Amino acid sequence: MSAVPDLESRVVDEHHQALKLWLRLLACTARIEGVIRNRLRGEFETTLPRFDLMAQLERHPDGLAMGELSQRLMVTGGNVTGITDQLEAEGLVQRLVPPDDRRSTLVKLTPAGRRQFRKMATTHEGWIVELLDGWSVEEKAQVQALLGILKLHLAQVDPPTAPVRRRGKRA
Amino acid sequence: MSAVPDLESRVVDEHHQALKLWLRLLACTARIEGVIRNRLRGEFETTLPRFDLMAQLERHPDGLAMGELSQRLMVTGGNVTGITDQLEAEGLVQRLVPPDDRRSTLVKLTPAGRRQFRKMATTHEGWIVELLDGWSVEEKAQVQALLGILKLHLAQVDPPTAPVRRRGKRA
DNA sequence: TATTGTTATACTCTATAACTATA
DNA sequence: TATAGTTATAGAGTATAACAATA
Repeated sequence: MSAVPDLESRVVDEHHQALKLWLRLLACTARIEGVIRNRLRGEFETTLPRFDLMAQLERHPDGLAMGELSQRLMVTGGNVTGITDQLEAEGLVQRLVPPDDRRSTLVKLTPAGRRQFRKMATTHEGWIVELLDGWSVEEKAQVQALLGILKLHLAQVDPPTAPVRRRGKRA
Repeated sequence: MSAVPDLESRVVDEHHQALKLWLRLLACTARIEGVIRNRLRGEFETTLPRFDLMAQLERHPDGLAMGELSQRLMVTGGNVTGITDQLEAEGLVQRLVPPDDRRSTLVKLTPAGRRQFRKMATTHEGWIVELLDGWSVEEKAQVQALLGILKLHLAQVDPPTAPVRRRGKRA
């Protein structure tokens, strides 16, 4: 047997390894995400995008502009408007117009929103601890490091971009 | 300082570790999934659920019943009907009624569907290899093993279930 | 003219529940 | 009465593009 078939079969095996790894990675992540979505819905009547938006605001107590939220959440402006509308109607966030640029809108958590988010965040963290408890502290650190490597690679392969805002009136 | 504050801060740190790990895991997976979705759409005008359904059929050349597809894909029957309708209209799958139970419907790939799926699967596998190329063969094996541990844990925590089919006429 | 945010629309994916046909 | 699949409906989440107000 020449080296060529070995080389080829090694390549095939490595492809197979990558695919199997991806399927397992996706399955584990999707399971955890599903549990989180269900529990957020069942216990707080909220959704992951709403939670994520509030999490951004909690990290920026002075408020964020709609456009900044759009970029950080990696979704288009229309979506941010919709989610913000819901949260505002429930009194969890407020919109403010900065005097220096009246085109803009700052979104902030209300005191009630902050209280609500902190309650949810604590519970949420408990869920994550529970769901990742299959890993020891050392294993968690290993995975964190390995994912760090992957993250760097992914940034090169196909840089993450929020959906692009087309402007102007051209077709 | 007593041992209690140390214990508490260790617990807090470990919670923080789990949360950071989850955020990174989610970010990496979501990025890869997003790339795959975009490319499936751009190059094959298809979607992940459609791809997944065809993948199931490719593994079961004799066909699968709608209910089996529903279980394997972890979605409700109505969804499977909808996706199958699309694929059937495009000539990629066919429905067959088994003579022994005419309530049932077997879904199979057509020859054209099989050709199309194989083309997509090869390209798809290449994308996965590319996206996971940040990891060496050894690192991939490590992650695979670590995810295996997590998978076992998750099965205990909150067993995965396909959406339950409610039957009968009770409210 | 450019930018910010909003609105209107459409599409995919999902679940629920009533319904039809068969068993 | 139970089961398999379909249909109808609803709702989340997303993107696109036209639009108004402001710069």
